[in-house]
Amino acid sequence: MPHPTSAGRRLHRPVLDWYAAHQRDLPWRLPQRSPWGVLVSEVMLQQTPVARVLPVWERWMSLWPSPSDLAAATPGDAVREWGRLGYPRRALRLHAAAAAIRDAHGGAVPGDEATLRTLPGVGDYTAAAVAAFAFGARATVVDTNVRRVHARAVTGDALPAPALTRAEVDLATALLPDDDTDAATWNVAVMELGALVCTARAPRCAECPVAHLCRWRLAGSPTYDGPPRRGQRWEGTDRQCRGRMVQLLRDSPGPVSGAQLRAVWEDEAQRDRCLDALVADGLVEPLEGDRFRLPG
DNA sequence: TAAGCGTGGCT
DNA sequence: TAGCCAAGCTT
Repeated sequence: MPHPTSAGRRLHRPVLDWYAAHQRDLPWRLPQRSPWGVLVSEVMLQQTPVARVLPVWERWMSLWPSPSDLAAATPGDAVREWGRLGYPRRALRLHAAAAAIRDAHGGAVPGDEATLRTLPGVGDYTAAAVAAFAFGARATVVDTNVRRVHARAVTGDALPAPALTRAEVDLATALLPDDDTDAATWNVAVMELGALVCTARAPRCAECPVAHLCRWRLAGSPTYDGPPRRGQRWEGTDRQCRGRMVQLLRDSPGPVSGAQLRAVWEDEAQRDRCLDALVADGLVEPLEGDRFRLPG
């Protein structure tokens, strides 16, 4: 069997050509977009579909076209504009990142992965993505789409394991084209292929440019046989409780009373625990006289 | 390392 | 229908 890397190199041209023909024209990919716009998009896209991000990104960028603009707003403003994207702590962290960019980086989004990685809410994936997409850097970008494409096309598995492994990162690094410009395009092209064609359920193999090379297909498209994925419960969870309280605050122009806040959840112990946690997280600010608001 | 953290669309 | 899933990060 050939080394995975040499097999992988045969994927380059078909995937790059497919991307040239089928890429979506997303606003954070336009030539005139700023590194800040890319960073905002990457944070918003963490666990959130493109369609839901689009309108929020547009408004966010019109309100706060630079990191310093966001840093000048309150954290509560950021949480309110975040709307229903979910995981509102991301809005808080993006606000904190903007302040760090203003205070420690002269107001300009840093271009190297290591510095990006120090920003709140920026992990390995987001640091690599911003370096690659905003600055054209040679970076190993591994998100859930990339993992799935590699798992199928190269490794021959239906789906990647629940958690990212070192082997996957090493494979992704080995698969990067030698040419820097091709490498930059490759990163976004593999992600796009995973998002549009090599999807988690019902992959569109008939439209795939590398179906003839895909080890998973060549093995007869076996079903996933890895460790079970832990499904997230929702009904009755702290997350649902927290979501209701933040939604009430978000939809209220000013502070709300403790009575209003408590009315969104029956279970008293759970409600109190969640409210305490929201305050500890900085998503809710307690005021005098049993009143609460988004952080000011 | 695994669990916690929102929200809504899709099958 | 009820899971499953979506450009992850933090602790």
